[in-house]
Amino acid sequence: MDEKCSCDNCELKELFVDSLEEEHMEAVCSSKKEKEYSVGEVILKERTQIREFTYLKSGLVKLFRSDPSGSEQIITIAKPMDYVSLLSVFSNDEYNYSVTALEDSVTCNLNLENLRRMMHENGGLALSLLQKMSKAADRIILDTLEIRKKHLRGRVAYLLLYFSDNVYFSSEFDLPLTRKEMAEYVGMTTENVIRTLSEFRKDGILKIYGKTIQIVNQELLRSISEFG
Amino acid sequence: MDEKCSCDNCELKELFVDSLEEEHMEAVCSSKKEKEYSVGEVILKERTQIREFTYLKSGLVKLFRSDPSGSEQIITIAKPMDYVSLLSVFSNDEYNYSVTALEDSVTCNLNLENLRRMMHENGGLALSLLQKMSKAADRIILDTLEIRKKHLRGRVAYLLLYFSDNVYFSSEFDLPLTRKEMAEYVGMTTENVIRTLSEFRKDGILKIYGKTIQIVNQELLRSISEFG
DNA sequence: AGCACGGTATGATAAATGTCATATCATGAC
DNA sequence: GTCATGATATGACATTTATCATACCGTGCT
Repeated sequence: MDEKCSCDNCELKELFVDSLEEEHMEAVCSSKKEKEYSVGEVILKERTQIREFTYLKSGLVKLFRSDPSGSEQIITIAKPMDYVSLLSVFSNDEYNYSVTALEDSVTCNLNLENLRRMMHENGGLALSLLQKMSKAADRIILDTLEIRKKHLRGRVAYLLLYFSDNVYFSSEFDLPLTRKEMAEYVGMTTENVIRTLSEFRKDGILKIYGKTIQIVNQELLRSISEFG
Repeated sequence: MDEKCSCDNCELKELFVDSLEEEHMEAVCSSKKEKEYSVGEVILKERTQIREFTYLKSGLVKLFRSDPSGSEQIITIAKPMDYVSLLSVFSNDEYNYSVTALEDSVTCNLNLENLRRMMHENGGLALSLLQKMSKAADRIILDTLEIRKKHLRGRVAYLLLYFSDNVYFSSEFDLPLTRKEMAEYVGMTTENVIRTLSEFRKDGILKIYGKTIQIVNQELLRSISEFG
């Protein structure tokens, strides 16, 4: 990875621009660390000390919590600029959720103490971050409510449309989640996710080739998502 | 309500102390407006312009969303200092949820533009608010996940213990929610909330006199909350 | 090649939860 | 006081969802 301000091309820069003078921008830039992760790798681990502010530059990740019993609940799927370490960073000592890579991902990490200091000196920066975090938290909460009020078919439809509309921008894509993970996200059993997908296939709504999904009848899928 | 810094006794002051010099404190104080609401009154309405930063001084409120179809989902119950207008305030133009009073309540409202300006000038204040909001959002998200993974009995037990442990600090209290509202909060039907309460009564876990609940077997209720 | 393993798939069945009908009770409006 | 209304309550039943059993398939390992 190149040093000395690859930040120029980073989307996160928007956040700092207008908030930081050039000199500070340099400081952020030189103290940042980029890390690469391949599919399945752990990025953050719950009950672990928070030392850095981590955001996603590229890739796709899942945030989740695990039980003592070993089962997992997926809180949300985050794509770049969805602020990976949004939840506990500024209010907690430890992460209360884990993050792993669903696709090869690159994160950019800033020292938290430095960032905190900068925010302290620079209200504009603090305010921008507050806005971003507030938006991210909002999205998680509203999505969760949305999913909760649907039946199984509606939940699966909602999830497929999320990938199609917000992540891959295509009616055909490779699911980044296993059926089990889809279940952990929308709060149902793996078997029922599989069954529901099969139903959608039989109804001519989807074509399924393993992890590859092609949405054939988008209209119908949307109405299932909305009313199911 | 008395003018000229009743703020001296306000818990929110903690937030501003160490962040604001005396002169600014005066400014906050003089521009604030207190409002009183009785049970059932609407405090904030979804799809309405956000103009103020509202926090709860005393009382108890519910945050919820409504469908076009008229049904409601309760997002969380907030007591003083749980930051009523935490979700959308700094990231949205409109509220995306409503707030009504579950008990007689008093809010304190600050002009949002002023507050924003103050945060801009004063990073410490922005950082404190960020922390509070982050904590509040965290709590909502984790609570929701907690509730989602439980069966009906576990959900009702969890909710009763929430009131007992975090709101009324007593094993006997008056439920501030109707059975219907309890259902809207934990995601089940009204009938099943009622049935579950009746079961708890028959099992000797609770005594129920209308809205008054007395927890008799706390031990058992806790284990139902945890494992059910 | 052969094996082990986790993911996908499907059916049968059980359990959990929702729906509908009905009744009682408390409360406020008149 | 009477009435209407919404909240509480309970039972019978339908539907949804989970559980359990089983099978197949692909992938990585040896």
